[in-house]
Amino acid sequence: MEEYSEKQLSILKVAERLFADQGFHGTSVRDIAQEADVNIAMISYYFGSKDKLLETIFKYRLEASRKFINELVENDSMEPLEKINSLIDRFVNKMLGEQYFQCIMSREQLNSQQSPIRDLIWQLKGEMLGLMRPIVTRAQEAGIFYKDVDVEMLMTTLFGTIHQVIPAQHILRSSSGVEDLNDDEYREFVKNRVSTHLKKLFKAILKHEF
Amino acid sequence: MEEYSEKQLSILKVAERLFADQGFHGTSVRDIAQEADVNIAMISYYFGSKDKLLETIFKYRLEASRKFINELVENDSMEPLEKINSLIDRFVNKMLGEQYFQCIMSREQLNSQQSPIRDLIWQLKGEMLGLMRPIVTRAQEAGIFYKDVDVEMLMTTLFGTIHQVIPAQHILRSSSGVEDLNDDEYREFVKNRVSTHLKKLFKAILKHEF
DNA sequence: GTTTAAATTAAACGTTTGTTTAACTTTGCT
DNA sequence: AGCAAAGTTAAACAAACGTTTAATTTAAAC
Repeated sequence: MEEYSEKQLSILKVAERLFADQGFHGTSVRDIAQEADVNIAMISYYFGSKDKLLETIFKYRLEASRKFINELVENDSMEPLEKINSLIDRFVNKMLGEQYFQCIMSREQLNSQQSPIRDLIWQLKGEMLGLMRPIVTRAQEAGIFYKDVDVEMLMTTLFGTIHQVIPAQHILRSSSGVEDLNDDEYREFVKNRVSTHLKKLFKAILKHEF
Repeated sequence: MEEYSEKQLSILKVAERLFADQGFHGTSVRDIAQEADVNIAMISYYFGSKDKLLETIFKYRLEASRKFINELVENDSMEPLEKINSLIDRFVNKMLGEQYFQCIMSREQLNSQQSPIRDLIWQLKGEMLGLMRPIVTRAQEAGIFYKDVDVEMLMTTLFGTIHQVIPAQHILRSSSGVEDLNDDEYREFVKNRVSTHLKKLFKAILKHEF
């Protein structure tokens, strides 16, 4: 909620990129300071410590994610499948739009020892599940969706697929005949590809008659 | 291909667990030496360096994975969907049976700078794709599978879902009404749940008429 | 039993780590 | 102008890092 100066934002941005690319422990505060073009001491001065810096990044991003969730107002005139499609579109756009942070999340959620950050991650995932579950459940009760579907697993597939696509992009690029796109164009291409795939997947599993 | 002594295997096992739980840079050689109950110098003595130790783990595991792949002989009497189901079963079993290593893979594949390890990972994924693609393609040509399916993305979903399940297990456990299972039983439960989910998903997308 | 190589150890090596200090500069306010 | 707070800096800090050394023990071969 607090506001950050340009210098602080520069540190946060650089730190996010480096943490994503090299991991938290693989990145030194000197690396961050150098790339952000600030004195090393400024990091402790502004954020307290390296750990607190990571925490700040998380609070910053997760607050935005939570706001993003609450904006997903249910439009009751929509068909259940339209709602799901809209949800997928928004998730894909959001997550592929903050790939550095999603990399950090991928890493942090693997840590075995519990930490405030780990708790925040799973709390958010729980909230996102709480967003999708009622849509599915109600459509199931109305006989619109197939009943025998594991919604938790479906959510796991949603997150897992997107998280898997992020590191796979560089590889997929050379094997898709799209080398001539620039970076932004390619990002849009990937977003669309993932989104299309997931929508087909969800439609198939939710409406398929076994 | 080489054989390792008991002591070496103990180091490898401990290192794999710690790298998975805390990350490569988050684990010190002293941590490893202490938990494996060996002198610190033995790690350099046996493996050369900490980096080489990780490389050894990767070569060890990836060799096994490659052997695993080659054992997936195609039984031509099987229906395409049976083949896919068998593939899913084996992937899930394999990957959830070496969760520590899969955690390390999840982490390492995020590293931006290319390394021999990163290359090995994507090479293996390519081989696994090469395993599934012909099955799908041939079934599509025979009119058995739905044509408009992105096989690369389907593979991404397979890996992504499993990789996402691994860190989610501890959370899922408390919210599934299965707290009374012991660790081994719960692992089997998870394997079955993921496997069932993925098989339904693949069947739906491959056989669904849009 | 002697010799040679492998295994094992505690200690030390030089870096790099995250953080703090103390001096200095800038800024904003009266 | 003068003062206090905030911003900024280079230098220093102790701790932890991965690795190596040199000495010692164990094992194997003859």
